[in-house]
Amino acid sequence: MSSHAVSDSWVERAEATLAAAGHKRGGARRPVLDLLDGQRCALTAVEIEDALRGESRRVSRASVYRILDELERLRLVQRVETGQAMVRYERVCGHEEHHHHLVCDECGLVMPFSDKALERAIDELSERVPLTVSEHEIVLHGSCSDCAA
Amino acid sequence: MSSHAVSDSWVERAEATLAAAGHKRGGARRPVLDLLDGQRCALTAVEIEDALRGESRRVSRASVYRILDELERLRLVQRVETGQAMVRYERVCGHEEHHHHLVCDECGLVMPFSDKALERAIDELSERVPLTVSEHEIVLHGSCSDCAA
DNA sequence: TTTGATGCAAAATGTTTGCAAAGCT
DNA sequence: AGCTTTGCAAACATTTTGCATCAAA
Repeated sequence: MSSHAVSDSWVERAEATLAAAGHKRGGARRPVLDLLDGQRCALTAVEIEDALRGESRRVSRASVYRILDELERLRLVQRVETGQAMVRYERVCGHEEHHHHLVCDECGLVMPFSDKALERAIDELSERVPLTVSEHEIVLHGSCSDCAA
Repeated sequence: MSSHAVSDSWVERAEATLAAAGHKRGGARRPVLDLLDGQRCALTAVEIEDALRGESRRVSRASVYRILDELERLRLVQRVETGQAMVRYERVCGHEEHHHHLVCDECGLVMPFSDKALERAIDELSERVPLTVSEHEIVLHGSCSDCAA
């Protein structure tokens, strides 16, 4: 609530964390960070590459993977496994924006959702489990309104 | 065959479902079913192939994948995505044995867990969501007791 | 100037597919 | 006989890596 104007931004936090981890800034990372920051849901590496080809500077797919890998290690992004061919990635942010995913197994649509009761159950559970829990992932599979019709 | 003695077994149910779906029995499927039935947690295709190489009849990896694919389509097995390289598969069974997974991101250990409150939250949630939910998957990531030490 | 970041192409990995032989019914 | 299932090997798709080059500190 205080004057966190700067660190409130995920991109700024990411830049700071990367710097603290001893990374120089390369020309590919910023566009990836900006793109991820503007997304409401998870993207695949190829989607990231394609999005950047038009928008800003072009970034090679290898770099996309390397950047995502490093961001994941630093817990700035999180993998989302939807049962589709490609893994998805999205930024990790505070409780407010924390969400999980609905996946339509017919058309591949991925939608975010969030639920307080579910989070509460997960949080309580996480304490009683033989694992020091750092993250959790919940995916609901089924048919979306269009496909079920 | 009015008794439940037969259909109580997952293998029997699987065989019946496969037959009803018009499948003939090939020599590879039964060993896979038996193996899956005896597992308490999810296996990868390669683990299945390796396990059968010793135990009973050898089954080619292609067949393992094809069988798993068909079983998944018939909702007899479920994929488990643990963020590791390979997808895991496990049989789908009744509420009693329904469980989810703890994954140690350091050593790769995968453990099952179950939680009533969590299931309740998921069930309620599933009704209110813009998706006809057929399955759900929950994975907690972290460090196991050994690795956290 | 030293070290990390990037792009390209090649490699590695997990999974799927084409095809001929074998097996069910 | 007519169909599915199987194994093998080749094909595929995604992800990772080697290396030369470029850029940041």
